[in-house]
Amino acid sequence: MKEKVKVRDRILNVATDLFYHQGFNQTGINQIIAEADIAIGSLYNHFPSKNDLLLAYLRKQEEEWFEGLEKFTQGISHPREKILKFIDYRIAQQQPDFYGCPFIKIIAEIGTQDQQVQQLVEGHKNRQRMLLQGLFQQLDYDGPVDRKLLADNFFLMVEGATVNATISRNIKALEGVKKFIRKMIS
Amino acid sequence: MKEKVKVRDRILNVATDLFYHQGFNQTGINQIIAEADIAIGSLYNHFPSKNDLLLAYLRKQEEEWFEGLEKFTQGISHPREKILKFIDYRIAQQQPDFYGCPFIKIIAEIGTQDQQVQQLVEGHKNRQRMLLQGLFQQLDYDGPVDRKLLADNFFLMVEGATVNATISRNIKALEGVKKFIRKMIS
DNA sequence: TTAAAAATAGATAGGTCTATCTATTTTTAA
DNA sequence: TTAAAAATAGATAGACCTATCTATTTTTAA
Repeated sequence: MKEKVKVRDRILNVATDLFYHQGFNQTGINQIIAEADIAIGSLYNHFPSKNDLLLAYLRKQEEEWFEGLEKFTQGISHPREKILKFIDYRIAQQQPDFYGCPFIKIIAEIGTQDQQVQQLVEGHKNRQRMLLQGLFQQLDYDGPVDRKLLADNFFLMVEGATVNATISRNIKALEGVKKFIRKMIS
Repeated sequence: MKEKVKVRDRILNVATDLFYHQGFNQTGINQIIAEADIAIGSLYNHFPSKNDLLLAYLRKQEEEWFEGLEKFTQGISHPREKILKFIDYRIAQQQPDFYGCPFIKIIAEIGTQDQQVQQLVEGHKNRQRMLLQGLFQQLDYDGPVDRKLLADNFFLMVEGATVNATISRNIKALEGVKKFIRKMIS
């Protein structure tokens, strides 16, 4: 028999979907409680304010992002392949809806005033960057720029290409990054 | 004697500042008319809806962006210097407030549903990309990747670094791009 | 079994928003 | 000078928003 989804999870799941797809400010409490089919009192029991719900949403995204990458690259040992697979992961994330990166979106929407949000987003991006620096360090590479600089700029290319996918609604830029980096590290 | 600023311009100037710094959805009509010191009827005479005001804002940003680049790079003839100056321009745009790219922000905030907005933003980004492709074509360059691919990925690095400047509130990533591309095209 | 905890429905406060309308005054051009 | 155009103040419709509150029912554990 199926386990009933707990109220807190129902709230967070619905909020995640709505914050991501229609934006934080576009999403009202009333819509969340209606779609999650829970009482407004329950929502404010679990999350004292809409902002607390936002923080829970971002923490959930952070956790799932790296879990997802882990699963996506599992079994691959060569750093070169892992780097290329990193792009594939970002491509897979964008398809089929091209809604962009939830962390970039929230900063664009509410700015960096809220320190908790700012630190969560900056932390998430730095964690990605560090992971890539590690992979590039393991590479058997002898090119015109050092590994760390290459890693950092590879990260930036992928960021730019992800933004571009959202704007243009296609993955051409991400494919271009893959082509570029393949040439650089082969 | 000083020319009085026309009502339409006062509206657009105030809307530009507010849309950019506090977001489109965070900015109410009432705040715009208060800060522009005009009547609400005047606003709706010049702009039939808030969305029309948004479109005017984006068209103004587009125009000023390329005018600003023109001014910033005037007198420079070597494509290599122009490419490096392109990064300096983006650095200058971000300082001292790090509010990011207005085009990326609006897509993150309202998505790509509105076709006019989507096309304006996509057009703006493509125009930048084409300009860079032209500069890289003129380059005396012999590297591991072809000029077009390098130009496209340089554009993406700058995009990523601009987003990163917004998130981290510093220009380290943009400086890193400059260092990287200098090594690539020297 | 029973007491505490969790969830419910539903009203409401107090504020926001975009857009429209009327009636009046000021500015612009012919 | 005068008629049309532009700008004004200010009210208002009708919808939305977050958060709080009461009173009741359901669920959970000891």
